[in-house]
Amino acid sequence: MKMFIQTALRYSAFPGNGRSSKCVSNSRASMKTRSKVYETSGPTNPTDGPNDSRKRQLSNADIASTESHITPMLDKDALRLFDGTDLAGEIFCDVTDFTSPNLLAAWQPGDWNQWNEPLNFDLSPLSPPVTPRPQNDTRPLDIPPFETFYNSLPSESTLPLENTQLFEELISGKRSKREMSKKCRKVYGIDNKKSWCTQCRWKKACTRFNS
DNA sequence: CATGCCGGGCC
DNA sequence: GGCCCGGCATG
Ligand SMILES: [Zn+2]
Repeated sequence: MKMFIQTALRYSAFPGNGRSSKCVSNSRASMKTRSKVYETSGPTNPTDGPNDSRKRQLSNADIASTESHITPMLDKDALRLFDGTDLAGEIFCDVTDFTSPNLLAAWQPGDWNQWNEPLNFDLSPLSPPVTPRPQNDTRPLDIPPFETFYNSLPSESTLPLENTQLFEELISGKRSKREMSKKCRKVYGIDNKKSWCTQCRWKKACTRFNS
């Protein structure tokens, strides 16, 4: 049974890893997840991606849960759908075998790649992580315990996910990122440079059009 | 080719 | 800090 999984991962890195808009590979992470699992009714040729929009939503109870091990990066556009602490990913997989070598993952819409790592997405609510520290170490932490940060996160994203055009584009895997991203330069034109935002004028990352 | 922007420079 | 630009990545 092939599944298309759209996930919004509430990402929280362990102390020392910091936070980044790009999740660093091999970094350990715990997360609260918000996931929608769809059963696709189309052909099971995974290289086509989940282009079939006829989807039936399944409950998380249908999915086995394990621990987590996170990887790569994210479409910057997709980040707009979530909080700064969220990550989004798309997984197209055979849920009967989460370690299958046939498993594909798309970290950019439509960009399907072979997944070689063991996939351990926890699709069920996680218990709060514990600040990692040596056993029998009774010295006080020099940082707030990780649980504090984790518990401060809402369990649901505050931003809408479904029924947005971007979400549908991400799900259908038909989205040209380049097209939709308009920054100051392209919007105002090269001769109206004075109306660009400052960062664009300095050839830095645009701050007016965040995406 | 155009766009976006990082790194690194200068003041 | 403000400001500028070479050069690279990407489409
Ligand atoms: Zn700008």
